[in-house]
Amino acid sequence: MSAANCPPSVGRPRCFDIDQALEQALGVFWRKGYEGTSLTDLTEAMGINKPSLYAAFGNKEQLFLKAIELYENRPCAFFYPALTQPTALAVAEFMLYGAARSYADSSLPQGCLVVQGALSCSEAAASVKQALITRRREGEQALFQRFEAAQQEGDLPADVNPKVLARYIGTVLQGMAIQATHGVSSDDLLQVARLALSNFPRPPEPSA
Amino acid sequence: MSAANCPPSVGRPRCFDIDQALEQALGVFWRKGYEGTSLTDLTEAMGINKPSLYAAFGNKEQLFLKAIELYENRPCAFFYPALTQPTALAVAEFMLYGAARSYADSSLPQGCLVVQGALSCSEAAASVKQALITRRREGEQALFQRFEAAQQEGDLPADVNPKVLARYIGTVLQGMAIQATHGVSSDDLLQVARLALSNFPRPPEPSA
DNA sequence: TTAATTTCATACTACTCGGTATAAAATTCG
DNA sequence: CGAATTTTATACCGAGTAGTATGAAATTAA
Repeated sequence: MSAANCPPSVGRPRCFDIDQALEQALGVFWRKGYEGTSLTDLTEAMGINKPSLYAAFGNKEQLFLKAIELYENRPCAFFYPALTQPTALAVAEFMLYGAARSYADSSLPQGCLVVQGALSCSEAAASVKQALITRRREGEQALFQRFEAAQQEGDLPADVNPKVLARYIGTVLQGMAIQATHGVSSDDLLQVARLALSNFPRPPEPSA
Repeated sequence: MSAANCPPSVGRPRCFDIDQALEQALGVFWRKGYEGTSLTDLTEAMGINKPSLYAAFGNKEQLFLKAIELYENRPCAFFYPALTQPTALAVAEFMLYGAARSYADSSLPQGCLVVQGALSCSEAAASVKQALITRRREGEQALFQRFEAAQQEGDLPADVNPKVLARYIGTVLQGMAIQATHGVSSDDLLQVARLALSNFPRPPEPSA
């Protein structure tokens, strides 16, 4: 999408790769959070100077939102794809195991940008904080609907509350993000994920 | 302790209650985090001006650390006391149920100061971030040791890994803190806590 | 070659940040 | 009373913040 913003045929050509610059910005925001990141941090990491940043991305907040989009499509690409797994249990496994790998991937910043990007902040960043809250809640809502559908298919017992189950999975995911910021390894997070899934409701036996 | 700092018998007496001021500072830090809180935020909430703050508390970082101490002794007073519960399950229940009540207490800021006080920040606040990480890990370590003792008492099955179990409980606690910042109620958090505890290992039946 | 257009690098703005110097105000001690 | 001491309020400091004005550089179109 960002590459589809056709460059103007006239005028001095841009000296940097806009997608690559966004990737660098993502890394800085991920490590330091929205307010912890200064424009100097950004321009140094992106290898450009401020007017170029503003021309290409608008301002700091818009750059952050674009970084979030990139984050959800790449490092965090385990969440929404998980919903297409065939069973409720497979969905939950795909999510928690993916989170264990991604949150503690040693080649990336630790944790989850959507969790730690703006958890506490000044009033100046309230809209960014709210945007992240909305994204987290939307993810949980999508998971709830997936579990609801699973229940109607008979893939989850009738006495299970799909809302509570989705909130539980979301809670574990977010907790795992915090754990990753402690330096906990992917293997250790996997053990937590397995334990968290050990009570996942199994589909009722078909009355043969 | 803070009241025990005997005031000097000579000189102009202090015009504000130092404990009450610390309590106000705690509230601001809790809502905005360490870096999201400005000295203006603090002095306004505490009802004092900057030189009084510095004379009484040192600087912003020392004030934050004192606020953390107060936080752990009062709003977050469910964690360490839980360790004295008689069984491993009772310990875990005490913690998760206490967190559900505390993190979403509508008369207090939402979530957990130790989780959200400095999750992501600039290099300038790295020491504060580290202090909170240390506190979270220490809590988990204490829980691990409690579970280890429980296992030796026969209160947990031998095939349980107490380290993983403690990390799991810690993960759920931290996830619940995030959930609380979404506005999730204590009742809803309690349901999550109950689900999280439904697979808690029971002590083996004594071979009668 | 020249005009138009876009990006580049530098320098700048207004503001906020954490922290402090200074001196007046309020108290105790002699 | 007056000297010593501590806290008060105000005004200030240098540094860093997000964001921009400006003019040179680099390109295309005429």
